[in-house]
Amino acid sequence: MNDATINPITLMIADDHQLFADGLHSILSEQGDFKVIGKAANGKEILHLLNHSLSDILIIDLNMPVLDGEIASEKISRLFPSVKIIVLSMYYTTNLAIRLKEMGVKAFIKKDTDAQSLFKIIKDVAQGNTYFQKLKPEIQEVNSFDDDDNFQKKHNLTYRELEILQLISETYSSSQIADKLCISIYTVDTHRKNMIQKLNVNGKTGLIKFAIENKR
Amino acid sequence: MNDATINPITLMIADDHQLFADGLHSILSEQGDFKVIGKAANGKEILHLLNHSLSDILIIDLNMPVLDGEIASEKISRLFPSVKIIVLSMYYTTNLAIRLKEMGVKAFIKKDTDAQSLFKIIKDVAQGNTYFQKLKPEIQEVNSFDDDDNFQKKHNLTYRELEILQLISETYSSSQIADKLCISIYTVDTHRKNMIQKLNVNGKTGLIKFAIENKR
DNA sequence: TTAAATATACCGAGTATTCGGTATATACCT
DNA sequence: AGGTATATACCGAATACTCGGTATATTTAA
Repeated sequence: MNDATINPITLMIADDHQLFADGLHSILSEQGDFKVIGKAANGKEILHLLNHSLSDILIIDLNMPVLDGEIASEKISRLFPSVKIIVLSMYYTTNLAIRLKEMGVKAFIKKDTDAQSLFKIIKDVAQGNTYFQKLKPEIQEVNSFDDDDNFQKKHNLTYRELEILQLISETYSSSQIADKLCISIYTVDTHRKNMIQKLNVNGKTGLIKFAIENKR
Repeated sequence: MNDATINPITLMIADDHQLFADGLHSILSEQGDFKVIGKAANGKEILHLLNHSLSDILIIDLNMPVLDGEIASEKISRLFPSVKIIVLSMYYTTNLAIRLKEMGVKAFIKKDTDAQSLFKIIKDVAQGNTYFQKLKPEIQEVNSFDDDDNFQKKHNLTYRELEILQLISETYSSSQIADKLCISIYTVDTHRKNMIQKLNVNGKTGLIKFAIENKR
């Protein structure tokens, strides 16, 4: 199964960062065990590619335009259950890992993982294993805001509030956020209201400005 | 100078995403014109490497731990003026581009740039040129940056549109803007609609982000 | 045990925004 | 004259947001 001369593991790569995708393609191709058979720049495109031919493994980035990696992963897991999905992300949170695992993703790893580890994970996943990085509780709260602990304490925002603020600033509507986080729209609105009051800003515009001005 | 058999362009890569750095190393090494002579995972480490040996080109990511790419670039530009710096980032704003240019960075490009373009940029930079990426393909923009007076022409926004965009970003609602400018709310909405279409952004959030990111 | 923090959920009523379209008037240029 | 750009104005229908409130459940700490 993993003998290079007989049957390499086939892979597809979905990432809007072409340099990354090209680079990944290159280092994987240097390994005799792997064969990259497709690349896509967004969730929609990878769905289209998989409609035409399946790979053993799909390496997919979470942050992509048009159709993001999380939603795409869920669809792919449902539509193409033989394709084992490895999700790459700059961010790693327990909640996210749990979500991905539940939807059928086989591995979730950070983009700062080294190549040798990735090769091993790919082989493990191809053999039916899963890989979800273990995190210590005090470092699980990672998101795009700079120096998260201090940021949070300074402005008294909860983890959930930060998460929702991030999505708001990424132009998600409350109903989209509700769908994405599997909570009620009422809950989203309550978090928004709480943030507006805590931060003493004017509505959504104030929240967006706050998010941008305090983002790394 | 760029003849592979005689004198390849030497490069160093600074990026905390090892997969990315490894991938980039791999695709650059496939080109006979380039030779990667060092990799670092943070700003401090690249400073240390350059203290021992210089490269022609440094490719550096903005987002790095310990010492980030922007600060590191400024130091490197000062300490090692012969090293030509190419900054990679997920984000591209006019303000940031201006800052980087002023500190001596030779090129600033997005991570979703394709490999062939990167190769060309590296060669151009090695020959003494600079490269600052166009913001939107359909908008005519030369490589030099216009000052505030040309902001309007650059993005094809009318004076009135700019005026309204400014007020939106100051958290004024459409009805408040209509009152302030003594026009109908319908007119305000029409201007908003026109801007959203011109700038190809998502709703008010997109407008606000645009306004903030392009504010002097 | 109680209290606090957090997350979740809901309601009503009102305002705000979006987006498909429609249109006219003015100024300027070809 | 016709065409273009800009500013103004309007409509309908739908969705989105706001803000006053209500509430429960869970976890943790005092």
